[in-house]
Amino acid sequence: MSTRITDTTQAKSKKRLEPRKTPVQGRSRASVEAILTAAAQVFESHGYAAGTTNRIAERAGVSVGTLYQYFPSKEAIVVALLEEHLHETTRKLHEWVGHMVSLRHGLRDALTDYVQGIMEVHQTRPRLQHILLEEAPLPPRLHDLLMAADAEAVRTMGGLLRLYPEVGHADPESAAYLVIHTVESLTHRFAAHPDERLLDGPRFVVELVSMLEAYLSCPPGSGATRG
Amino acid sequence: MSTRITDTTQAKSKKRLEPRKTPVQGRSRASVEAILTAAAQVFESHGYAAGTTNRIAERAGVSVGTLYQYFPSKEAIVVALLEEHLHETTRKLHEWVGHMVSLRHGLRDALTDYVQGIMEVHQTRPRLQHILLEEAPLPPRLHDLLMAADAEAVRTMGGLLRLYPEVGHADPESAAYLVIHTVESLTHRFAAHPDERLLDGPRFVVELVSMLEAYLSCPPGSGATRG
DNA sequence: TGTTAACATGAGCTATTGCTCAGGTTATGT
DNA sequence: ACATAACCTGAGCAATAGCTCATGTTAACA
Repeated sequence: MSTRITDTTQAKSKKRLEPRKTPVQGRSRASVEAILTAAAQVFESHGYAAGTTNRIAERAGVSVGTLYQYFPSKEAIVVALLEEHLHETTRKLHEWVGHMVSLRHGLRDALTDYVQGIMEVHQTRPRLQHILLEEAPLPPRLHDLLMAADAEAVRTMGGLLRLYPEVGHADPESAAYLVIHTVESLTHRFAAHPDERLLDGPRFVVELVSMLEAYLSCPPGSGATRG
Repeated sequence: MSTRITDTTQAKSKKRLEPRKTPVQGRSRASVEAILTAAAQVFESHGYAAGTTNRIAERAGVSVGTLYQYFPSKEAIVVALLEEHLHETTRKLHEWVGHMVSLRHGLRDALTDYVQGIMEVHQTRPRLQHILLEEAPLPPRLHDLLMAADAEAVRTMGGLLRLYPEVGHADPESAAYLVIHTVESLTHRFAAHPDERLLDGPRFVVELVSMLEAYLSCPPGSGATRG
């Protein structure tokens, strides 16, 4: 689900990520909650670098000390936010798969559903997602998690594609790779820069679905001529 | 050509970007050159935040003072590097268009050429490009430049698509938007994370080209069934 | 050869940031 | 009511980064 680049050079993993205290009482759980929502807002409005821990604590209405009792580093906050996002996305994907196998739509309707679902994910706080996925440095563990989620999504999509007789592709896994990442990248971009003059939201979805459908269902080489 | 997100909140544009001195002698031009290549290397290997100006100067074999005589801020270095990249990409696109209108290939061959060209661009220092385009904060002026380059690329591609009778799409501009950004995003991702187990380089190109060709040439709705 | 402008140097200033810790406040359990 | 643990506070430390400037060196030109 990301376009993040593997970092082999500055992977120092110097900071601990596990909280030094786990909240047990009500007020501390509220603090943790407040810190996370504040962090999301602060990152969204200031970017990663300018999203200082002091600012986050201030916005959350707690002191920096409190923040560092539950998040041992700034990185840990990013990790927590990203894990939330990851769970949300995975949940949506599985929910969608469930709908598809039960509803037995045609390919086009299924793809439309999928694209719209991913669009929804990307339209909520696109800048935050961009910051978390592309701008903030990630510990290797989380990076692996993201890659694993990507791979799992590809396998799931591949399995689903096999259920559609319209799909004439020899290798559903490869096709799934293209589908997953095309939808991911394009919806992300469109959510960030909706070029309304050229293409409004609904038309964008139609175009994207058309491309996917043509790719999956068109016999290869049809309509092509050689120079 | 980017997936960068518009930043409306921290756009302070506090730093000047124009050099305070323009090199006139040979040695200073060499210094500027050295600084730029050093910056590219340092960003590539340390990331944006850890790519300090002192490190860049050290790597370039000059002092920080010299660096700041020609680049008034760290941001200015990023801008210079990105402008280089932008010119390079634009040049490649126009070169490709020239080839296409003169060679009069079929659609598939033309698309293959294009995808391979963009792949080449992304395979050289993908991490640096990622840092420049996604991680480093950009001044609004350069951001507008990137968006303008994107729009121009879409127009160019749209114009070219009209020349191919195989293209059965009603609106070449919208199709061009999808083509441009699909290729951009997917090749970028593939260059960064070449998942060789699932799809090697050449096969990736074939798949991507197949998708684009199917989208552009397949009559819409063929092979699709309704719910 | 002398004068000037271009160029180079690098110690260190200023500002900022992630983070700590010594000491307070609130809840829990008996 | 008392003791203990959970929780909170915020001034400030240590580290670091971007950047400056006083001073020294090299090239251009008369």
